[in-house]
Order: sequence, then structure tokens, then C-alpha cells
Amino acid sequence: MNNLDIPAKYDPSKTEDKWYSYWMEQGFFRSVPDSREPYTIVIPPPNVTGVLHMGHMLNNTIQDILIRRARMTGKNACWLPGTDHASIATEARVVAKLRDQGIKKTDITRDEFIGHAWEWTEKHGGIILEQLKKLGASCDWERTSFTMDPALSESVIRVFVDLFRKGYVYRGVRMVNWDPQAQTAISDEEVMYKEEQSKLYYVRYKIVGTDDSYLTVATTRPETILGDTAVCVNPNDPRYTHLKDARVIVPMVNREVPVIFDEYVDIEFGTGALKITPAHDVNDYTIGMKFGLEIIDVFNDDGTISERAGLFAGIDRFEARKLAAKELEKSGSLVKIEEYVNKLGYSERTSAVIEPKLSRQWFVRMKELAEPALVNVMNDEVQLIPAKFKNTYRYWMENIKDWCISRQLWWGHRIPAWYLADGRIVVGIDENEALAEARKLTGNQGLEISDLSQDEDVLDTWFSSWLWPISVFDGIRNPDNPDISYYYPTNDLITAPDILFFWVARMIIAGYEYRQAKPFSNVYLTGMVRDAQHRKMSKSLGNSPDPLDLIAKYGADGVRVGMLLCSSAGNDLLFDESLTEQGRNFGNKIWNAFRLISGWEVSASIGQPETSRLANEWFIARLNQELGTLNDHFSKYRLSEALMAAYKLFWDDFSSWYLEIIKPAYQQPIDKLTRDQAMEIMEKLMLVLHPFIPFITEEIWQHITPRKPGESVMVSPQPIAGSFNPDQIERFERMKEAVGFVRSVRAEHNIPVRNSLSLEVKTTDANYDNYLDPILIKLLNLESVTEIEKKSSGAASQVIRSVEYYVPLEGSVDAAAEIEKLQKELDYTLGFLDTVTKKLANERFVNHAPAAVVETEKAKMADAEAKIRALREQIKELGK
RNA sequence: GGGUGCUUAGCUCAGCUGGUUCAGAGCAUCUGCCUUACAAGCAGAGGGUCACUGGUUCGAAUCCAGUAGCGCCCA
Repeated sequence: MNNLDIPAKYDPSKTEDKWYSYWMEQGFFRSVPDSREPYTIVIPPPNVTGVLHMGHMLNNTIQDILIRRARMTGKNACWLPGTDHASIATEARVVAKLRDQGIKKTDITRDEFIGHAWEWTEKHGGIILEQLKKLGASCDWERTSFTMDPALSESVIRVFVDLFRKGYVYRGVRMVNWDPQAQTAISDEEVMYKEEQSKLYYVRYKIVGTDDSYLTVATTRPETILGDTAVCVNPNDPRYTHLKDARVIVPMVNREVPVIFDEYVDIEFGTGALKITPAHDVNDYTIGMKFGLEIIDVFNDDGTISERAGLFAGIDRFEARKLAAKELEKSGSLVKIEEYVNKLGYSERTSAVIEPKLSRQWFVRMKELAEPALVNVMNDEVQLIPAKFKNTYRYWMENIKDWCISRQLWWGHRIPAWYLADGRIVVGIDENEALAEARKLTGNQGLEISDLSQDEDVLDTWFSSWLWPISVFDGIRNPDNPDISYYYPTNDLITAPDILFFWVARMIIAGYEYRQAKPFSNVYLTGMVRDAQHRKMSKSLGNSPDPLDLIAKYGADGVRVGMLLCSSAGNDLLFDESLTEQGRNFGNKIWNAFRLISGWEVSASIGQPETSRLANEWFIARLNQELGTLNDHFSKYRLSEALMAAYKLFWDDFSSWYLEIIKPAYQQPIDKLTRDQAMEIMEKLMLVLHPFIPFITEEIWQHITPRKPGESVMVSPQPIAGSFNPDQIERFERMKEAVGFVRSVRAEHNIPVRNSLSLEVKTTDANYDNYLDPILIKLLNLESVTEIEKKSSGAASQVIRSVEYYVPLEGSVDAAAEIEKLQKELDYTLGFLDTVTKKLANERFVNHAPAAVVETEKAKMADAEAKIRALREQIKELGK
């Protein structure tokens, strides 16, 4: 191919879809168990009806990099994709859609509703997975799973039944977080607390048996006064000791309730007197239970006031608050109102204000189950990356509470519990099993299915996703099947820290309970994607770019690079489109390097120049060095640094140095050997870069030489890090410094590259060698590099590690300026020598420090001394 | 309030086992270049009291303690 045929700008839109289709057709993503070592990642399943956001982009880019690298290092790599059914979110959308059609959820049957939900799921589901393909995700799509698939559903049900029979699952009345909008309980983890400006109402309760004595309480929620069944004060509070055995009248409803004493009450807060509403506050509930108080639930499920309240029935809770305040004011019970900042819980799903509510729910007893999950994270059997999350994890696991797993919804896995007419419960994987249980329980063989009624609730979505690494391989139903035996435990899980407890911890728990083994060895926790102003990217803020637009604009490779450049594990990342631009530019750089090499005319008749031979030798050493660095970075999950190492290897070492050195003169052919070596290096670099930027590397790899169908960079082995001579790299570095010197001389004196110069070298260093001089001559357009005894007059100079370099300049040197420059350098070096000398004069240093450290200090001193001699001599010369 | 983490260049961050290469990278900025692969580029340059105070050590960005600011988790 001639480079005239290759456009100067790389256009990802022309290649990315093409190669993705090729990979799919070739089945490169497919994994089946074989004799190789497996490398497995299960995707954190996004919501089935969700769309791709920046968090997914980051997360899946990382997964793809890891899986592609594993595939290229001889592992049988399996990345299992899928989605979850997102009970609350999906149900909310389906309800909204039906409402738009004029259908109320209450007007249709459960089965009809489920039908609508499936319809919705089929229509909108899986979009996100299609979007992942645009990113280049190399998932085994044949293994795509969904938490509501029959096999996965059955696994969930079996686990519920199993835990019930083991005594871990129970039904109980508890204070739960009630979402009045979704009309379901949600778990503690789904409540988000936000600070709010609100009001603190001071309300006085008349003390029974007095004419004009009152007890004043402070509350942010006057409407809950309707459900008050006591007022509580601290027994150590001298203000209230006289109220022992007293009773007070609850305003508005005129209920007589006791004054109780408990140290729970904070003396400092408000008036030190706390109204107790056991039905509507967790702490009040605890106190209520302790003192055997009456529990009056004043709310309906939708957040309106109930008949039981006695007032405001049917009115919304926030409206009722205003009415209550007015009512209290009218009756003279309201003492004052203060501004107050408190934290309010909001539903993560619907953003409704959470109402603490007493209700009967299903729970999983967690303490015992969690034990192995705690131990095996603390001992790094399951490694959290970064490790700082171990602390948070431990805190949570040590204080784990029972898990409320029932949701008052229809979309999801219906709880496999059936009630007998007398209220007794039977549990079974299906109706028949439940019926058999019921017959056994009652001894009544005449019982029929129609005598049982199934629980109306579904299970928390996390109750299915906690089984994900097992259920996707059918390891619950068929614990010994070849897939689960081969792929489980999986290797790496890549997710965000905000679901460390919701999901990661529970998967570990389930893993130990159902496989007696961890679900994965490493958990890589990514940061949250934020914008440049540190704001969380969200739809409502409108600060999140559409990932697909970004891909269209910069290419998937560019976006992947952009994501990774700003991401270190566990730290939030501030995404900026300029990073994606940088990624795109990198692609273009690679493209043009290839364009350069492939455009050269090759001559078989010319031999390899020394410069090219030296460059090749050096680059191979650098490549081996960096392959080692990359291995190290990957082993520690420093992906951003791994990319940067590869980026610099390509851009700086390969493009700026190697290619510039081997580049033939304008319109001159290149020798075959050099060109072949260059292509070979290019090919290796494509392999190294492939996991990060799969598309362009494939495009180029396919161009390098004709490939057979079924060949691909993605299934080729990674280059192995070989040994290298560090000295060789070090010498090259010195040569680069000399190049830098001459270039700055040209810049300072405005000498164009086409005007040749000569370079003189003066050194007393016996180890000085000139074998890289040909490179200096070529890169700098030098006539010669000569070693001299005595410098010629009128030359720019610089001392590099005790070697003096001179560029003679035919009278154009400003001696005074040159002296000033040298003097500055001399002063600095003298200062440096001073610190080194002091260090070496310090006996304690010499005696305590390791010998190697002392040696290096001595070498530094010798270098500095030599440099000082050289600088002084030069200054003297110039001063003449 | 309890726990936990962070603070290094204008920005975003590395700095892993305390010691040449320790004060770095990328971006941004500035200067000079439309040099024949690439202006999505090339060649250079400037920029920092490593938050603050103390301690340990021969030696601290690095280890310890305290202070301040910011973040996260929990209540």
C-alpha cells in the first residue's frame, strides 16, 4: 500500500463497526470450558431498560481491557454480559406508561400487569447491551443473562426456599423505609439522606391535673402528633424530675398519654422533652416497645393521613403538616417555630421522602451468613482494590442488619410463600411443593391449591443479583455443571464503591453459602464519574455527555483512552471531553506512524545504516523494559498508568526517536531490513496497545501484512517481556541530552536545521564512548562529531554529566551571555556539591546508611566535582 | 456526632519498600516552526514552601501525632 492511498487523518467511523462485526462473525468473544486457565468477569448487570451513561463507559472499558489482555496472554477469557430487572424502576416506568394510556395499575390484574412489564422490557431491554458493542466490549454474547430468565428466576426461588428452611428467612413486623410513591418498602441502602432547611416546632402539652402547667416538646413533624402515645424525658434532667408518673394531653386529639423517662433523650436538644410516635419513627418505635406503648399509625400507604389519626383524613402528609401547625397555633399550643437544618431520607428510586413505617415484611437474618464474607475480605482472599475500602467494608459487615427482602411490587420474583386460611405459612419452589407442604403441615390431604394464597410481594432485586456470579452459570440448580466448575470463582469484578454493600458484599455472602467459595478474587472499585466542576454526572443536571455521541465524535478508541486517562482506582474522576480528544489524537498519531512506514519505498540493494541498526537495538531494549513495566502495572490494576506507559512508548520512544532516526532522506528509499524491523515493532506495539484501543490496532494489524480469515490481533499472543541491557538505555538517554543541547543552540541562534553544524566533545571520562555519534549526526544535521583536547573559540557549550559539548558558531556567540549561563550552572552545581559533601562528612550517615547509598553519594560528588572543573575552565576560556 | 480517606505545578493526578534517576506525568500556558507521516503535528521553555505544626530518623512528599480544609460512609 502506498501512503498516498492512506488518508492523513484516521477516521474511526470507517473501521470500528467493521471490525466489531468481524470479531462477532469469527466468534472470538465466545468462551467454552477447555484445558486452558479460565479468566472470568461477570458484568455488573445494568438495568434492563437503562441506557448507557458515563459510569458504564468507564466500568466496561476497564472490563474490556482486562478481558482482552487475558485473552492475549493465553487465558480462556469469558466476559459474561447481562442485565437485571430493576424491580422498582421498571415497575415505576410501566405504571407511568399505563397511566398515560389511561390505565390504572389497580384496575388490572397482576398477570395483565406483568404482561405489560414484559412487553416494556422486550421493547426497551437490551438497548444498553447494544450500546456496549459500540464501545468494543468483547462479551460472550451467547451467554447474555437476565435476572428474570427462567433459570435465574428458579435459582432465586430455590435460594429463598433454602434459606427459609435453614431458618434464615423470616417474616416480621418492623419499621421499614416506606416509599409512598412506589408504595413499597425499600432497604436501608436505598435511602439517600440529604440536608434540608426545615422548621422546628415547639409545642406545649398540658400536664394532666394542672390548670396551667405544660410540657413543651420540639418536633419537625407536627402532623405526627396525631400518633403520639407518650412524651419522653431524660431521667437525669433536673427540669423534669417532678413529672414522675405524670400524664399529658396530646394537642389536637386530646389524648392522655404518659410521661416516660429514658436516657435515650438528648437533654441538650430542643426542650429536652421528646414526643413519642412509635408508628412513625424508628427510635420512637424502640422506646415504644420498651415501654409497651400504644402504636397508632396515622398514615395511609400513599402518604396521606389515615382515618385512625382522627383529623385531616385523606390529606397528604406535607399539607397536613401545615394544617397541624395552624391548628396548634389556633389552640395556643404552638409556642414558637425555629429554622432548623435536618437530614431527610429520600428514596433512591423515586426521590420521594421516605416515611418510616411499621409493616410486615420478609427479612433475611444476616449476622451468621455474613461471617465468612467478612473474614475472607479482611484476609485478602477476596481483594478489594484499592484496599482502603476494607475499612468501610468491615464496619458495615460487623454491624450488618437483617435484610428486608420483600417489596410491595409485582415486577420481579414473587415470594414463594403461601398462606393457609388460618394464617400459617408454607414455602415451596412452586405451588405443588407448597401444597404438599401444606398437606403435611395440616395433616389434611384434602387441601387444594385454591385453599392457599400466595404472598403478593416480590423479592428485592438485589436478592437476585447477589446470586449473579453463580446463577449465570446455573450453579444453583446444577451445582456440578461444567460451566460453574470451570468459571467459578470468577477473577475480577469491576464496579463502583456505592454498591459495595448492596451488591458486592452480598455476592460474597452468597458465594460462601452456596459454593463454599468466593465469587471473585479481586474487586476493582472505580470512581464516580464527575464533571470538571466535581458534580456527579446526571441526566437531571444535563452535564453528562451522551456516550454514543462521544463515540461518534472521537471513536470508541478515543473515548476509551479518555476515560482511562482520568481514572485511578477508587478515586472519583473528573471527566473532560478534552481527554477524549487526546485519545482521538493518539489514534491519529498511530495512524500516521503506520502511514509513514508503509509509504517508504524499499530498496533491496542498500545495506542497513548504522543509525538504524543502533535505533533498532535500542528500541527493542526499551520495548522489553516497558513490557515489564506494563506487567507490573497490570498486576497491580494500575490501568491508567499502564496506558500512559504504552502511550509514551509509542509516542515518545517509537515516533519521536526511533522513527526519526530510521527515516530515510526525502524521496530516498529505505533498506529492507530496517523497514522490516520497523514493521515488526509496529506490529508488536499494536499487540501491546490492543486491549486499550482495540479498533485501530486491528485496522493497522490487518494492514501490516495480508492476514488469513480468522486471524486477528485480538487473538494473537502478547509480546513477552525479554531481558534488556539497562546500560544501553542509559547511554541513549545521554545521547538525547546532547541532542537537546544542540537543538536549543539552534533555537537560540535561529539556525535552521538545513544549515549543518559541528559538534565538539571534550571529556576526561575514560568510559566516554562515541558509538551513538552517527545518530547525533543524522538527527542534528551535523558535519561531524569530534573529540577535542582544547575547545575552539566562539562556541556555545554545555556540560552534560562531566562531558563538555561545544557547537562552534563563527563569531555569533555572545561571550558575556554564555558566561552568565555557565555561571548559573556553576552556582547550582556548587550548591549541590555542598549538600553531598556535608552528607558524606556526616559520620552518622556514613555509618548508618546502606553501603550502596553511600556509594551513590560518592559518585554524585565525583560527578559534581568534574562538572565544576569543566565549567570553571570554560568560563576562564570565554573570559579571555 | 462516630468512622474513614484525601490535601503534591494553573487543572487532573502518579509518587509502590524513607535514600542517584525525587520533586514527576498528562493536559493547559508561553516561544519558535505550515520541516515532505501526523498543526489531531514538531522543537523548546517556564511553572511547586509536597496543606500547616511538631516528632521519629544519619536522612521525610513518603512513617507517627496534632491542626485546618475538603470528600465519602454511617447515625
